[in-house]
Amino acid sequence: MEYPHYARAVDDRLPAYLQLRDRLAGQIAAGTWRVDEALPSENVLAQQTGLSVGTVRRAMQALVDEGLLERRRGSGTFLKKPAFDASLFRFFSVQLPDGQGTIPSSRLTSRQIAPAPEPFRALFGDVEAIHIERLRGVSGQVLLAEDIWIPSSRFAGFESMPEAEIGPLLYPVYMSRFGVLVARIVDDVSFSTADGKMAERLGLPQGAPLAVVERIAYAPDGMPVEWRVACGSATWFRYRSRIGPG
Amino acid sequence: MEYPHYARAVDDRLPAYLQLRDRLAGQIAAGTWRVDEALPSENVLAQQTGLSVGTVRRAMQALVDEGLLERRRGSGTFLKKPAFDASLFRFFSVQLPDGQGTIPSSRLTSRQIAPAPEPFRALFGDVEAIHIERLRGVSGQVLLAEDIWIPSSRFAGFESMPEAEIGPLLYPVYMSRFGVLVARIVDDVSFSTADGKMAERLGLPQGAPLAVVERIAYAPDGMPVEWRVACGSATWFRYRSRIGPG
DNA sequence: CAGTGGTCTAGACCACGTC
DNA sequence: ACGTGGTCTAGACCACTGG
Repeated sequence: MEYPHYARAVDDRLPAYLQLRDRLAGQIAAGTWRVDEALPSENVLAQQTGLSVGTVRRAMQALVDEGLLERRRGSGTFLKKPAFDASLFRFFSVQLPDGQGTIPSSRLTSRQIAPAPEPFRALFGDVEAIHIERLRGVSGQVLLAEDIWIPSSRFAGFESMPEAEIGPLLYPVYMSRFGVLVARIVDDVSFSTADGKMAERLGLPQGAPLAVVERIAYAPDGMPVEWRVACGSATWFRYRSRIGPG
Repeated sequence: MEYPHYARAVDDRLPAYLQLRDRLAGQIAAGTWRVDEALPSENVLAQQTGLSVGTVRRAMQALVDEGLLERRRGSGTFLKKPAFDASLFRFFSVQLPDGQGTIPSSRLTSRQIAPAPEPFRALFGDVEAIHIERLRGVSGQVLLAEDIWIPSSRFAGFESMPEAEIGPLLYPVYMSRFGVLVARIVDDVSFSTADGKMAERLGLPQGAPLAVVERIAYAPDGMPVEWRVACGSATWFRYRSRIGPG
């Protein structure tokens, strides 16, 4: 098995603050700190690494910007709960007749090595891919059907992981099990109608209006790590996008 | 007439780098530098302001993050073309049968002081509002119908500006004419169907599937400055959202 | 070659939380 | 009182751009 991404030696051509950022991300992925536990202070890290406090600050700030850490003045720098996927996967957030915003439940209906469609190959090259089919919903009602492709080189063994070890959110699993941090996302939202197979997966009539979200996820180094397509009934659909700081 | 936002005295309780950021943003709004013109270098600004170079860097970096400036190593820091609106208003980017991505043309069909709908009042309070109706399209074909509400306190006189002074993009006008910088956006994408009036505005059959984008725009100080709803045929619709750095 | 931004240092003082 | 992060300074060296 290949080493997880962040366990690999960091690229020593990078500036020191990025090397430290990657080392810390690796330790976070390895579970060095529990959620809401304080990391070593800036001064301690500076002493340990031989870097100046300012450089350490910059490395930690980068992880704050990526949503992994939280700084509390007078108190310390803490590992954030990986609400990561929930904050990114924020469509279907959920506009049910009654409901408030809850994280949809998740069921993996298929995982296997399979030939990947063209958009995946355009991104990743001609590599082996794992295809994941997932249904998400709330209280029994299926709302979203997802097709997810990941390269088997980075995610070796994902297709045979016990389902119990995979929660409702995938990105925390990517990080804790494979050391892969998703830092950046590009989503494309469009509109379509349900073909026979999709209508069946979603429990909709054939030809029903469909919202489609195509997503590419990238690691901090800019390499793509996942391609997914999510479909749901256009009727309930709601996609929220924040642009700019905050 | 009220002073434009950035012409007001900067809040001197803020840290020095934020005060400088706001002062520079004010000068940009006032047209001190042309597009692609270099701002004073870090050293010069540091000397002029009496601040250290590091603090000046931080102020400039904040404006780079907001998309106003661009830094070129070895060369200088330059005012970016306000592709601002184009980069934010990136749906309908445009997926026409033939076309490539172009900035849609724009026609203001109505501007008047008018009672604002509830979502606006929830954001802005019970203030007077200017209602702008706009049609956007490419080569004669209408693609998008927008309803835009802005508070008349910040945008006094907008409803009677000569249309010739308003280009295809509104945010540059907000900045250059009213000193209002849009720093942050929240978009909500959903799907609906066209009622009679909307069908007519867009030249679609009644009941046609509709993509709806509701947008709230915020100034750097966190105050809302605009609320808009944009509708277009779901068929051509494509909304791209980038999450995370880059 | 002179000037620019990019990185990095080794300090300083302050505001804030915790004990 | 002490340690934390937030701000700020006054330098340093480097990589790069431009004339």
